[in-house]
Amino acid sequence: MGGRFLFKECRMAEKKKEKYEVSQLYKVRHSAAHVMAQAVTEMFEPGDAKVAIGPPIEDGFYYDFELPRQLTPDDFPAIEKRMHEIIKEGHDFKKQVVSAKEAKAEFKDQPYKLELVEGLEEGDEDENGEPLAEKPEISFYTHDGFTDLCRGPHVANTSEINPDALKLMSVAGAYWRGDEKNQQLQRVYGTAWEKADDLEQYLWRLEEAKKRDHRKLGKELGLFYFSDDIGPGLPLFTPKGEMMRHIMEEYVRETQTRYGYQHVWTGHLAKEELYKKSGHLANYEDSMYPPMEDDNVTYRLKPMNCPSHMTLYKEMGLHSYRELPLRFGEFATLYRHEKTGELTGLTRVRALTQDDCHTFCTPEQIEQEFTLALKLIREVLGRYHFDDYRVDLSLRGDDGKYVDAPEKWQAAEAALRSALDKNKVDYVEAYGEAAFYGPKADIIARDVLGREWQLSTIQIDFIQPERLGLTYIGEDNAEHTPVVIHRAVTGSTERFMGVMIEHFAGAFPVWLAPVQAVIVPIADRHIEYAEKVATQLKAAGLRVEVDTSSERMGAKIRDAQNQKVPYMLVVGDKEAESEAVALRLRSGKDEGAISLADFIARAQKDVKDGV
RNA sequence: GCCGACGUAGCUCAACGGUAGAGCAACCGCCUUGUAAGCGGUAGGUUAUGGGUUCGAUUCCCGUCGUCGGCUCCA
Repeated sequence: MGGRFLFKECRMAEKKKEKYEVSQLYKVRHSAAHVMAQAVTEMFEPGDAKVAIGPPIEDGFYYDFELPRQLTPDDFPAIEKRMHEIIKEGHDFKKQVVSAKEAKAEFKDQPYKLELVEGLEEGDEDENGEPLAEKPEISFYTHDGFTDLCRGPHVANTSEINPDALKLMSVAGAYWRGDEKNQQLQRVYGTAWEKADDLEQYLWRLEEAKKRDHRKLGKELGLFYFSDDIGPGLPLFTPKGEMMRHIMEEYVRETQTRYGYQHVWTGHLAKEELYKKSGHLANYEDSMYPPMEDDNVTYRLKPMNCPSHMTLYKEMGLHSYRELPLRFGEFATLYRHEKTGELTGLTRVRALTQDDCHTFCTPEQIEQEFTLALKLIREVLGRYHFDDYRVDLSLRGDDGKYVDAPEKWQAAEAALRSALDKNKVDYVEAYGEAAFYGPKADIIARDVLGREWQLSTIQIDFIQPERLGLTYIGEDNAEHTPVVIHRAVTGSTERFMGVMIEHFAGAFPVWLAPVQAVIVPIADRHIEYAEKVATQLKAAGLRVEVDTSSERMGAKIRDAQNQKVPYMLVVGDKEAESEAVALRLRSGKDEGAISLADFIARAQKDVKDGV
């Protein structure tokens, strides 16, 4: 299952990206961004609109502006109209290589462009502020009366942009160079395609994604709610929602146990001092809940498990190398004070239940433990019908958040690379994505709509064990510091449930469906038999409901169908006589009458097979 | 946290300066039904919240809370 496509898919993703950057569509979108910048600039007095950057992105493009007034979607029709005119006039895109001096003269009233020119002059970053290996040339692209500092490439003529495959999508705030300390600009997003059909298809895809939105489906399927009385980012789970949580956690727990992990429990509060020692407080104080004072001791709601698990390791006494590896797992609800604007449905909450494990091992055991974790991740993701995923090797960048211990970082990175290579895993390096205490291998899965979700993670930590004073006695009878491998499979129950809802559009595999079968009595006189069937199915371990409402059968089927229940079991006179049920699937397929025993066997097989 | 949009019954939406209306859901009847909505009735809202403007505010203005789209962040 699972890992089969790992290598192939990973290479494909990289190739796809390279191909996109030399494609006509890329040029069209890049050029559309320039045309849009011209149209927007013309809405204001000359010099009033400051332009920043406007690159192509997946599915479209954007351009960032600083403008005298806020744009709203009401401005889009006028901007689009002007863009259509510019396109139809058929202006050539002319490239011109210039000196830094010329560039500065051209953009003397454009502060953002001046800053970019300076970056180019220094030779260490491109026009988007991205670091560059060699000194770039400085070039302009001009079409009609609009000149932009740009590396290109562009289409030869604005007429190559299809006005019928172009649409402005939204306007949003964005910080200059992505830094929240900088000026906030207005970012206008647009989408552009080669053909009008492609645009239509893209918009359809957005509609589909909206239909699958877990916030909408969660309500419709009655899985969870948010309440103003409880607070933002704090979900409430219904009996059905909790059933799913339970199934998901039980499944991972069972799998972990099978792989040799042990489960521990470390509560919800800990002394603030602990997070000072581990280094979390310094890095994450803003997103931790405020301190609680009690008799001069300060406590915090637990924002992560690692310090607790490491403390437990310590309290359990002296450890011999013979005990290692020691693998501690916990389904712990953590509390993080995420900024209000960062909360989104179940995918970003303030109370999250992580399936977090910490493996304490010797440096020699890193590879074997990584392999074990990867194998487990492959099995679990496969069970959830994820077989298209890639791996990011998240390494430290050069900002200050990373613990300054170069030799430890090198050791951790080398160990992680070696483990990845030994498992023949292809990966993409992501600089500046590491945790503050170590590098990570992040597993990023694609769902059926092609969207990527970072789910699992394996992290090598040479830092925290030392900070918290962990030791083991080695073969040499001397004290050593163990390595800790941090590992999560599904990440958090809440987020993973959100992803599952969207991945399956609410039609969960039988094993995961909170209600697996609804029994539909045709008339009231069949209720008694329906209840009898329900009792037997429950005894066989199935989750079933009987629809005893006074509705017509058609309405009951419709309800069950809308709830995406895997099996609908219609029972009438015929079935009652013969100990049978008439099976209907949520695909709409009518399987006809089968014996109760056969249905139970079928359902149990479907559960086992994970369909 | 920042920029913008939005907030009307459980849900989806309407009315837009003259104190709110529909469908679905709920509830109550009737019907007893064979694979995606049977019929009739009842009930349900200080129009998120606090101020302001006005003879009068759901409607206009401001604050707060929340949601959404982005940005930032994500141990």
